Amino acid sequence: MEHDAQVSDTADTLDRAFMALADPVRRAMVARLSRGDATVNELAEPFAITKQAVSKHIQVLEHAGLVTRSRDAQRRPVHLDAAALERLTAWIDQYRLIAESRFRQLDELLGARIPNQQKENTPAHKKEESK
Amino acid sequence: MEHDAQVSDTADTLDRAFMALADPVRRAMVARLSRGDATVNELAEPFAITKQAVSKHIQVLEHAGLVTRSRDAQRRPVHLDAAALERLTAWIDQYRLIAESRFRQLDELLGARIPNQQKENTPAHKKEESK
DNA sequence: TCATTGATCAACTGATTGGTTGATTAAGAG
DNA sequence: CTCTTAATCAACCAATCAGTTGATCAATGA
Repeated sequence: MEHDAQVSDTADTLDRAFMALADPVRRAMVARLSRGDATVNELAEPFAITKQAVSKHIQVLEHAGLVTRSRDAQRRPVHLDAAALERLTAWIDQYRLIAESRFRQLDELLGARIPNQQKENTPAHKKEESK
Repeated sequence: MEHDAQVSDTADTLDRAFMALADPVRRAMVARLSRGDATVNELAEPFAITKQAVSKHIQVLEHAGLVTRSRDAQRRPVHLDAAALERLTAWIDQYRLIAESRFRQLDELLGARIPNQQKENTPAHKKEESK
């Protein structure tokens, strides 16, 4: 009876993807998978956790759309989806570039002088006191 | 008495940053902050949650190094740190490019022919059967 | 068929998180 | 000093998550 779904429709995808990368074990798996497909057991080796836990981590990555899986006899090789990673960087860069361009504008406005400004109280940003 | 810290030293930073972006509310805040600094109250407006919850979200972003805060009378404007965002894309791109280059190599190896390969059992990746 | 290997399912526990309400600090304005 | 505004602190609750153990499924080989 809480949290109405007004945030977005595609939010879930980003949610799961960023959440998946928020774990050092899963990031290490991504790093390893970037070098080539691997099985659950291969991915489990570097860690001191059970195979079940590794399987769960991989499921998280899979549910986030970051990896896919195929079948090779008993093995289920995990494959990294580079396109999914690109979607993440695209989201981040979108806002990073906006922020940087704003900073650049401010820079020009100050005449390319950058003193030791530590306490900028919204210099190039008109502050509205609506209330 | 669990999980030895063998994962990495800078893991914490990435942990917190990705975790911070794994929440739609915090992502919306990042999007808003890319347009300019804002206060807690301004950031709280679009959401149906209390100011305290918003304050916590901002603390998460701050602890992740994604935003900084200054002081302007009673207000504490939040400022987006574009460099922190860039560090995230740098991490992702690092492994994305490795995976893509691997895929490109495989592509050339197949003579630019891409049939309906669905079950690639590690084609350009020597698989060791140790046991 | 039976044993083995790779991987998952199910149930449980401990820790963490997202959210709330209520009280409190900090800075001005009267 | 008192009041208002901005924001945080503290305690608490419900839900989720990371990890475990134990049992089970699926594919292969004897």
